[in-house]
Amino acid sequence: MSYDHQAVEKKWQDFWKANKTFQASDDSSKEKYYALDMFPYPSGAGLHVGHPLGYTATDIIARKKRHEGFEVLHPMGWDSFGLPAENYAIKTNVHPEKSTLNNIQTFKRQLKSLGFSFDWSREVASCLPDYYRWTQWFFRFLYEKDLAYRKKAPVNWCEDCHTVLANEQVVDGACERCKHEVIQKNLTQWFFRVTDFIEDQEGVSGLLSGLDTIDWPESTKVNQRNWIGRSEGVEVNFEINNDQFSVFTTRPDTLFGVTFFVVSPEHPLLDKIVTDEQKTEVAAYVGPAGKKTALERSEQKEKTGVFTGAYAMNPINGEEVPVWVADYVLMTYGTGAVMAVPGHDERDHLFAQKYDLEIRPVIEGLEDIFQKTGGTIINSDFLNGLSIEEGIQKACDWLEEKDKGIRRTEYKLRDWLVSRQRYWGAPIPMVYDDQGNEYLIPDDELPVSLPHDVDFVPTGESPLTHSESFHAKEDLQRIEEKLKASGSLAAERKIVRRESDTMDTFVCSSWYMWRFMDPKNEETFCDKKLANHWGPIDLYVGGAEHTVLHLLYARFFCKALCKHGFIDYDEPFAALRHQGMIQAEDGRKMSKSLGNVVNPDEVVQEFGADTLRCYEMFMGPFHQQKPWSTTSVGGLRKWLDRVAKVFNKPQSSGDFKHQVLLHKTIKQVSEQIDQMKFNTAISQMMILTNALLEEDSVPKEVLETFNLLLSPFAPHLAEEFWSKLGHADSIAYEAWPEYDPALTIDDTVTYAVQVNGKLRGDIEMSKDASKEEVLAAAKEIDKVRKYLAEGEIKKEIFVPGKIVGFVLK
RNA sequence: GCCCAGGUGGUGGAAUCGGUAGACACGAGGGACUUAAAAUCCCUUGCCUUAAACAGGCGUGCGGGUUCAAGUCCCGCCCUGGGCACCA
Repeated sequence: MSYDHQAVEKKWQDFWKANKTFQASDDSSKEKYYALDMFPYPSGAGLHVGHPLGYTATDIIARKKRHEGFEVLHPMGWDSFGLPAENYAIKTNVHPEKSTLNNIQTFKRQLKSLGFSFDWSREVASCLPDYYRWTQWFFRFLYEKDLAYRKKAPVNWCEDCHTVLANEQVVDGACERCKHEVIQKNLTQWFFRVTDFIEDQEGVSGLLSGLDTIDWPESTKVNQRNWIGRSEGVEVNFEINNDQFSVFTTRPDTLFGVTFFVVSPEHPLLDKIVTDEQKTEVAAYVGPAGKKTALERSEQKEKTGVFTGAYAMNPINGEEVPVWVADYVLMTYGTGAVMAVPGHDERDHLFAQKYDLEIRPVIEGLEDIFQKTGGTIINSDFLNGLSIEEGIQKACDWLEEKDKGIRRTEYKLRDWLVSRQRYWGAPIPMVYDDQGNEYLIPDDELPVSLPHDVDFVPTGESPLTHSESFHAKEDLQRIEEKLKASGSLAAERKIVRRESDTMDTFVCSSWYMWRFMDPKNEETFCDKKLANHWGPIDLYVGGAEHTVLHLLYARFFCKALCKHGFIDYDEPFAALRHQGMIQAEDGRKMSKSLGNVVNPDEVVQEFGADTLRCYEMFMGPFHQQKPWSTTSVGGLRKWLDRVAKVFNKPQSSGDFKHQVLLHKTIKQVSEQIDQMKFNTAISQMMILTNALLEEDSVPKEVLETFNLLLSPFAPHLAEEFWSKLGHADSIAYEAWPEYDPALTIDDTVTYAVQVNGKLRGDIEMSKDASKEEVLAAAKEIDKVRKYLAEGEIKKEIFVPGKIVGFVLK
């Protein structure tokens, strides 16, 4: 009875391949629809059951859109640069290219076995030269538009491995490989000017306001806003000796509550203000503080600091307050110095308590002295009696008028550091002359290829530094000549080396959605017409772990392209959804070390791809995390076997008993796919299946309709049934069924009957029955009559189609 | 600490313009078929009282409240998961 899933699935996968069923056409007259999955990193572990969750969802929607007459672009590719391949190479000496291409083959085989309707002719891999050539083009583009620049910045450095580490490789302040302490070291690094796009520009919405125009989960938007961290405030000038020390504050209303002043240990003017008596103590504090990583500093709860001996003059009242140095003040935010208001700031409060500094309240009537609204200002001269909001305005006006401060907006977001001292990434297309000046490599010299003669053992420098072929004399000479010919390099200068750092892999994944629109183009990353035709992406699906970085960077690329006329839209993803994580059966995270990983290959082999797809959609709400259950997978296979039984029944003509159920099912499945409520869509089809199984025969039209509803979920089986129903073509482009609203309503409805809010019976009535008829009938129910006899009816309740109720006195 | 989700049977979950809580599955128990097992089919399955009920009561994290009626709305808590974390 059970169908042969291996034969059926192979047959249709071969058919789709041979017929190019899912190839998207660039010049179709149909309306376009672009459904995109976040392209995976092809790890050595192979596909995880979490991958097909998102891919099945987009596949269902892509397939339904084809049925609805859209031209659908549904591509897949590989985010294939990255650290794991390189670490694997250090350990085993297998070249990253080899292991990565192997992994891609495995991933591709696994994805194909699941029957996704990807247009494989558009496959891209970010580690291949014909892709990263354009990643390098983007670097050039950003540099030319002054959106890429070089400056010194601290990096994570492991003294033991002699290498730079990515943030992910720093675990609890130590190197993940050798557990040695990680320190901060200053290197010259490349940055992208993401902060340029925070606010709106002419014709391009900002990273903040653009969020208001797109259909994304609210929590993701909140995360992005928090990450950008916009604060409006004022920069206030304090005077120390005769130097200006400005601070940024959002609370100028508390200026009269300032009792001390704090500078960061890295503050450039610190040395200048420290008095001779305090020099030793300050030096003893600043030395170790500087070595701490950002992580360590943020994890330390105890506030520490030392007095510098200096005093700062508060501009609002001329008061001299002591200046301290403390590492709770960050050099990377604001000005690296703060005015301390221990009466109303939690950190300043803790610090003042510890070092016995004055705590002076300037707002009364607050439940919690740290709250930011309510209360009335006191002890503050001309601000007395005002609310916090009024006080902020008045203090700002006063400061600006007296030229002692200026209103300013501060952000947490920093520019994006894209340099990586790593091998397995896209080389940065720059060269340097004998004086260290930087030059863009001419476009006709791209791609800058990754060389193979590279030693992976960490030496403390980027692996590419010591590649002879990478720095081949003839190449540098040729580049030098071209640069001189174009006038960008002075005649007396010589090009001596290439940039040896590679780009953060997030750069590669910030623009891949455009390459899918025009994957073979050798003139540009994507033809403008095609970019405007297919974009923006109608539906983007991926894990919630990427809510901040990837999505923010991709938005930045989109805005840069839009500003400079490469595309006509300023948000890349019109709609975004996240899939929930699939946990192991025991409710823990699936991981190799816990030994609880489920391999999709085994599920496909035992139950079939259609079963796996349906199971993952049936598990629960799409966006919610949920545990895997292999026994439940079998339940979905049982359902598909039952569906097969329905399709094997004799076909009838004439009356069909379940017309209403059929139309209800069309309605529900259609609506619920659109809302990504796949679990209830499947329940509804199960209900239909159970009803049809009881019939001796089923009309052919009913089977065809059911088959169409099923096809996005179980495409192999649907193709098989479709051909059994006598069709030669694929079902993929058959019109989606419509329902008749009149046929989704039953002729009779069951009314619940309540007495004093308690259920006392139910009654079957015609759907058109009047209030009076239903109430009269309800009163005739024995049990209801019994309860009604206990008192007098005070109120009668009638909810059409649902409930009648009696309230007794 | 802050922000965002979410707490419903043995399990995954359904139902949120307030209107019969537990759809649909999994698991479990019983039965049919079979030499037997698997598969398949049929029945039962929230908890308590009861021999049983088409008898009554209790039930959506906890405590209050609004209402004829609350998983759903309001107030106050508890717990779990995720994200951010000294951002002045």
